[in-house]
Amino acid sequence: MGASKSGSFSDKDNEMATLFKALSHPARIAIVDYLLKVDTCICGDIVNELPLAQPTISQHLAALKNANIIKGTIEGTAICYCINPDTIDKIENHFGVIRHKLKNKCC
Amino acid sequence: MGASKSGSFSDKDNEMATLFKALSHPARIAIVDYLLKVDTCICGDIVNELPLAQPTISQHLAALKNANIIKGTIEGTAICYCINPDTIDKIENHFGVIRHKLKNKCC
DNA sequence: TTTATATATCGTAATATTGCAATATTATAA
DNA sequence: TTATAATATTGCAATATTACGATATATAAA
Repeated sequence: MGASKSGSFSDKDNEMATLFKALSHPARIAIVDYLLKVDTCICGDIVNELPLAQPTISQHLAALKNANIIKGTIEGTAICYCINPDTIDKIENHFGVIRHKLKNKCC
Repeated sequence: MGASKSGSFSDKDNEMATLFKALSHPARIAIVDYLLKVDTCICGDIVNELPLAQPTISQHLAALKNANIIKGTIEGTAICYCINPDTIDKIENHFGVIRHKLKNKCC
């Protein structure tokens, strides 16, 4: 074998793992950073910003969109991508819970 | 080609991507959850808890340790793994910054 | 309609991850 | 020393990811 046994884990664990996988590549981190920096968020800008070819960036954008980390709306010939605050909240909340549970522990 | 062009991105982006990659598998999410749930954290327990073979879990633990998400101290024949609060803080802070930047934006 | 621009998809090669049996290592107990 | 227990490493097969050239699609402008 070799593929992930995701069927053996809880829905919650799989959901969080999927979110983190979407953020597990420096290009996708850079895309999120860039979307936060600019006001108009057009994919063409990102192609000029990152050292990757257009199809590769399109793939990374699709990965982020698929994980609901960004959402895109068609704007003429371009597509305006932006960050989905709900997903950011969900991830941040996950770590808030972890930190809270850690409060009463030590090693 | 095909491998990640991590050399082309900033240290910060690579660092965050490495952290998220360590959390991008449901087994590793489950391990972190389990370490939060129990007081004595011994690898043998995790082997009984998850539907994976011992070498596989050992690998996942190594991945988490390598990313500084957990740390282990030798305790006789066993190893006591526990969560590294500093790394949790670092990740949580990353999302805090994102949410703060999002405050003044909308799509 | 034709052309140009922006983005997506296909096909494919290179590389990385996942999982486990077998085996090695390390520390305690007898 | 010899066994036993816990964890790590090795080797390898199955699968997934990454990257990009070529091509397709879709919208806008001429």
